Amino acid sequence: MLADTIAKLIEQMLEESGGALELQRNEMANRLGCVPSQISYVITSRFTPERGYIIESRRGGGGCIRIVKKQMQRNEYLMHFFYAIGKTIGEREVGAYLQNLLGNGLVTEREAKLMAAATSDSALADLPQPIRDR
Amino acid sequence: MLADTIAKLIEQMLEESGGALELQRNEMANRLGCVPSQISYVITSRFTPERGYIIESRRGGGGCIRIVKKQMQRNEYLMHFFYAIGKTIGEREVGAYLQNLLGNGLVTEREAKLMAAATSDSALADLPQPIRDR
DNA sequence: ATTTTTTTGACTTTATTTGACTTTGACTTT
DNA sequence: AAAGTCAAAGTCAAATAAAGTCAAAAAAAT
Repeated sequence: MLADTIAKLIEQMLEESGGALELQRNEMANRLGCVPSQISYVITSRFTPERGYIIESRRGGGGCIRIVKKQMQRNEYLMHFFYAIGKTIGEREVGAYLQNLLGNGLVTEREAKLMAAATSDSALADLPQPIRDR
Repeated sequence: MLADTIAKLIEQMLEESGGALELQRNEMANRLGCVPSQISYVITSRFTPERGYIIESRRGGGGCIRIVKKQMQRNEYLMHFFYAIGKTIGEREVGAYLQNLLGNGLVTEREAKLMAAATSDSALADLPQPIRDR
């Protein structure tokens, strides 16, 4: 059944992207050789809010559909983060983690910027590199 | 998508110029290889008053478009803060400043907590006291 | 046999891109 | 000073590129 194939594909893509992804309906329909509204159907029938998904979209040129899987409980998710980060982290890594948090709707853009600023090398310019990372 | 590229460019320029900038429509269109009205489109669709931007322009020879992101009161206020804080600050003082920012509606409670956590002695427990304060 | 789910396609709405044409302002010439 | 010239920016509508909606037909499940 087509719908299931598409659903599995999307799930897999979500997995790979860590829970948040953007896709183009027409492009995807084309790749799978189905009509575009089939993609819409799968999304509205399977990736519903009740099952923990958030859908946003934009029409017009360059439009796309955004699917976000609301992650585990915050605490669990954050635990995962703390574990992954360890005692030391560089500016570039921070950026990646913040993108992830932002993409998953756990922080607002303003909050992400705040944290990026707080941990930036330039904010900590007074201190030598290894201490900044700590 | 062209419109987004241009919007990002303008945002970046605004950032660099501290919130106010003048650009030449034709010159910019030329640099980006697009028609001039594309610039107009981006400005009217993205840099609207509702989103806090002020647009002015002058036609004719040497004309230009002026984009201002309004937030002057805020910026002045923050400038004041930066001066007051200096190079070093202790945990108790941080708390006082945050109360102040929160009281003036410049940050949300969540954001204040975030900053308090980030600057707390316990978050920086790895580092010796004088470095924490820096 | 009936009900539910899936598939399809026609039509709608929204966003972007482009270009032709209009208006405005600074500068130059009469 | 008035008129003319040219270099901007403004306006608007057509063309194009997406995604959304909805209902009929087909398939699957009960």
